[in-house]
Amino acid sequence: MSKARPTIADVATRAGVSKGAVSLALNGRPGLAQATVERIIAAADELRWRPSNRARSLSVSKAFALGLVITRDPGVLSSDPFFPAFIAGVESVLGPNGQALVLQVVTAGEDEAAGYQRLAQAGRVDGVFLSDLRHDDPRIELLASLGMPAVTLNRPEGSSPFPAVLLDDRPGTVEVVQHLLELGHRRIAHVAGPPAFVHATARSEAFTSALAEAGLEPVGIEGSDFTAAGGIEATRRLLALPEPPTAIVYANDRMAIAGLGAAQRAGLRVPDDLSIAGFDDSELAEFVHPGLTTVRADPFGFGEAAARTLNQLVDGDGDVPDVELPPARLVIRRSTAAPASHGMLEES
Amino acid sequence: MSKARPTIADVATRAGVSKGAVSLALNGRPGLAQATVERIIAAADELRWRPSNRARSLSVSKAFALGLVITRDPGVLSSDPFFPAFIAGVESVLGPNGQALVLQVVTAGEDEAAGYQRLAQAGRVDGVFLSDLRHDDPRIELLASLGMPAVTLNRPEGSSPFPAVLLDDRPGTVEVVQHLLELGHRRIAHVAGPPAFVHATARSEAFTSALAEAGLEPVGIEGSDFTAAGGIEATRRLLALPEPPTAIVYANDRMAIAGLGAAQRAGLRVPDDLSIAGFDDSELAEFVHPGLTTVRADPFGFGEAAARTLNQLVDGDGDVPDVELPPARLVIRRSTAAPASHGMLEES
DNA sequence: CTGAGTGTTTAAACCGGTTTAGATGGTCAC
DNA sequence: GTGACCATCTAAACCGGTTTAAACACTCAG
Repeated sequence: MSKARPTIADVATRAGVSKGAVSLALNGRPGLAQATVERIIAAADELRWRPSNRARSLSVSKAFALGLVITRDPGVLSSDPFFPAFIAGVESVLGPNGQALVLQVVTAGEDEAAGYQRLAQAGRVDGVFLSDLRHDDPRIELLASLGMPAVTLNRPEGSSPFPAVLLDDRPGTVEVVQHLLELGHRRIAHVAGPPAFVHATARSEAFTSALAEAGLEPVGIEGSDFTAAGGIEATRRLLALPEPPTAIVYANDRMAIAGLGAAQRAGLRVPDDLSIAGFDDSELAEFVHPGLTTVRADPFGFGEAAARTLNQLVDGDGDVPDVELPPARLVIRRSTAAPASHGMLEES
Repeated sequence: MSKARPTIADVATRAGVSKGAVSLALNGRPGLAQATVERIIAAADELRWRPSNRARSLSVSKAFALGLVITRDPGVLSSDPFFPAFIAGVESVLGPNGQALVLQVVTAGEDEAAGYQRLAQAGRVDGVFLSDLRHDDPRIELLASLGMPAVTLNRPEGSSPFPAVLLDDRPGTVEVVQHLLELGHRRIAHVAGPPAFVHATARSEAFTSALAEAGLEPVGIEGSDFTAAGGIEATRRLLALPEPPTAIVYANDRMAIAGLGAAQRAGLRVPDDLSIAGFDDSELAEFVHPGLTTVRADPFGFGEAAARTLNQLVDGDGDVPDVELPPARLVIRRSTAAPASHGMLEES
């Protein structure tokens, strides 16, 4: 009796009205006398009644939940600073709204389409966030054909039926290059993320064109995979060049911090012998030695904006415009400095 | 027509049977002729019908989802290596099972009880994972009173109605201390996590008692907060002691890596002047310089085991026993070594 | 006094599944 | 021919909400 959760019928009985009246009252719909509404609300309070999300979902055909599919293998995922903060941002919007966030981690290499289909077909979510966009991303087509609303994190190339939330990586990357140029560096290399990802190539293209603007060519561009292990490998290759770089720009902090370790292990002093810059401004960036010059984005704000935008879309508020967030900005710390004198001499 | 998702009624019509028959067939229940079952399955395949999770949830009173409430502020959360891997482990069990993981991030300091209540009252999940256990954790009582099944990550003190999944932190911590003792260290300090957490005190108690076993006292035990910034602070205080430690054992890798940076910034060489050990074996631990001696747990396996256990409980398989995972083990890298000679001399 | 209009409330259908009592048809023994 | 029994299948109730057409009560104009 007191054990089972109360239903709307219990509330109706207690208030001496019909189920329908309770529904109207609790949803603030018009058509009920003020006194009745108050009586119903009082009854609901006394019974501590919360509407069952299951029943609501079924009758209004909404899940009251949004989905995030993360397509990464656990190792790669494990220390990505982006997602936890992004998720926290999403939650800050969903929580107060009575919505939930459904997470799905599909192991890289598996059939990721299945992950989205599971969420869509089962009707578990009303919309999904599309992160880590790839070139010609097949998921856009897939979601469109499933009729599942989505928001893309950054803009995909080609046409997309979905609104995008934009956080431009390029200005920050350009700032890094300019910062290094101002310090006097001329031999600068880049460790990029997997070229399949739009944000990886955006960063490396911004890097290359910023250098080109100064009439320079990269000493090297190493393709890597955003992992620490990959960062080490790429760094070793760059340092083994006949004319090694005096500065390396990494596409994320994990690779940069690992690269920092690799350089130090190789006996180089950072920043004296080698300047290093990252991307993300992850928590450790500030605290490693030397503090990492990097580019700071706002993943929490990104999550908030994405959640708000996706909700607009789901609620069918007509055309939902893209949202542009303030771009990521350079944060200068101790890992970058003027190149050592022999580097300077070469220039003069 | 072709737009709306097919329902069980569409399948029934197509197969020329009743809704009930379709339900029986698709759930492998007995009572249907083999030929009929095949006809129904064929019809379902042709229509690409997947049962609506919403309808199923309502009629069988199950959410087919498990919940994880993370009670941390975004900053602290953002680079914790535990959760992403743990979540991936959970997903590896839930995904193939057609279940979903519902995430809820409640900002530290807010009313976390509300987070659990939202999940429970709305019937969004069938059970929850209870992580970051605290001493006299109020959530146990709360969940018990809500009638919500739960699994605790590690064993709470006091009695708990819920099964626990255990991954003992202590043997690894003891191993770290023994390793340092064998290297010849006698002045060893500890940077602990917030004493409110069971796992934080478990680690610091294991540390203290391992030292005591060797007849030693800690040089210092600094309470900290698991963050990099906190690690820096604690390290500074330890290094400022009149008799500073020759080795510091940190309760997690983030503090350890930050401490490493702080020591280097202070002009100390690691491991020559100071040995440093962490806990977690996060991705970067291997790649910072010098590589961090730490303790490796298996958060992915932890997630798997927790999900399996919680599912058993939810399915009502009687008494669900606790599950004990292999304890976290020491991983020796370059950040620990014999103390420099003056430290040795003092001893001899 | 009738009818229209307004405000309030209810009964019942509906969402899409699962579950169960009972209908149906066939076989077999007596 | 009758009843028992089995295998197969269906109709209908049910889960707990939302939504809508219709019922009801009351006031007011004509």
